[in-house]
Amino acid sequence: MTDEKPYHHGDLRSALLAAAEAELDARGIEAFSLRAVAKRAGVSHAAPAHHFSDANGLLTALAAEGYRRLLAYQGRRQASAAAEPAAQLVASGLGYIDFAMECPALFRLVFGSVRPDHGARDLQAAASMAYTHLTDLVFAAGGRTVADESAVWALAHGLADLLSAGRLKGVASMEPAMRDAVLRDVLARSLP
Amino acid sequence: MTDEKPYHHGDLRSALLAAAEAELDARGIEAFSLRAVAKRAGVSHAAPAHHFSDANGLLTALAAEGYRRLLAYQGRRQASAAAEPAAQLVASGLGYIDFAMECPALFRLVFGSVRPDHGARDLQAAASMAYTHLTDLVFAAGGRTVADESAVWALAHGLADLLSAGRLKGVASMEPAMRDAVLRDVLARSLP
DNA sequence: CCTTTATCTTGACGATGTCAGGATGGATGC
DNA sequence: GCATCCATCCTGACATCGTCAAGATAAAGG
Repeated sequence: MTDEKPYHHGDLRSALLAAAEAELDARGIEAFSLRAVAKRAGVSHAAPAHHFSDANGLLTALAAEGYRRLLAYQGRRQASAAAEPAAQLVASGLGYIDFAMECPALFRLVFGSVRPDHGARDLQAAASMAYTHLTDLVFAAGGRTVADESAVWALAHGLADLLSAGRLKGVASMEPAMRDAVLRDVLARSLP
Repeated sequence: MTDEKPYHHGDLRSALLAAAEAELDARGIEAFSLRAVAKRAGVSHAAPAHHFSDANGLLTALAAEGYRRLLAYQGRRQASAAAEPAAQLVASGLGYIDFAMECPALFRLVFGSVRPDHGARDLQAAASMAYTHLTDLVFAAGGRTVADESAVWALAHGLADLLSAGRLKGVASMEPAMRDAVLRDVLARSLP
């Protein structure tokens, strides 16, 4: 009510990132429109160019945020799990799945889109933090081979991807407690 | 040289499907352009409308072809594998991965895009054939629970998705024989 | 042979991403 | 206090996109 529309937004960069995520949630990555993001943030269609090189530049920054949020979801599950390495590994897998289910748009942006520049510095940094987190957990749980690492990641990722796409109706239709139990059972199979 | 450009194409529908797949291979689903497909097939930009309702209609038909090709890749691996159910299950997983590696554009269209109408009759039929093939194999190998089925699918799907996206460099950089051995080892973990 | 119908083309519309050029106003130097 | 600079934002334009309408072409069928 005080400031209707100041010429300078103040923190347009953050507002654009939030608007872009809302836009992704509403219309999906394949219908993503930079002009719609700008409209959502209340600025003109060319304003984003002053904060991001490209539409893909905006998506790159958002994908980095996606990796950080993935780690947050994993940490949340691990915090309420037993300290044994195997339990931590399973918990991080549940966090991976939580992220995919609760932020499906970000999940698909990070793992299913080539629009973010996956070679960009900040995105690569965020990605390697997530990757290091995985390899550390695998090592702590006794995994030593490429097969171990691949199995752990692929199983969690496959469950997350199929669930967020609605292709595992048998699991998705369960009540939360039962669903977690099944997922724990499955995730525990990744290490021999 | 004989027929330069007859007004009627003859089999434009098939030509458009082939051109669309080539376009997907070249530019990816996120840069897919119906006009580029038409140009590739040598027809005007509005010609596809007479054979497919939409751009998404074309992608729907192509996705159905994707499911059929997935089954073909699985069958190829199973044909050259032992008859025991467990070996057949692992072989079909390798075929799943073959499909993702050799037809990454189709793989992402089928499993990572919402542009195909996944409720369309022919696409749903093709999808359920692939799904039935999976459940039959799991049952034959002794799997009885939702967890068994989910584990088998998720592990194969996760490997396929991560490999086709270039995120499992440790596995992707191996020579074929070694790579298959590792993948067999991993896939065998899906059943308890 | 004439009509019908399927097939393809041309032209148009609104929407999109990006670029060029102009407007605004906070920040800096004096 | 004031003038200047420059980051920030807007307007307008362009090529390209998907889709629709209307006309052109040729194959099919009476």
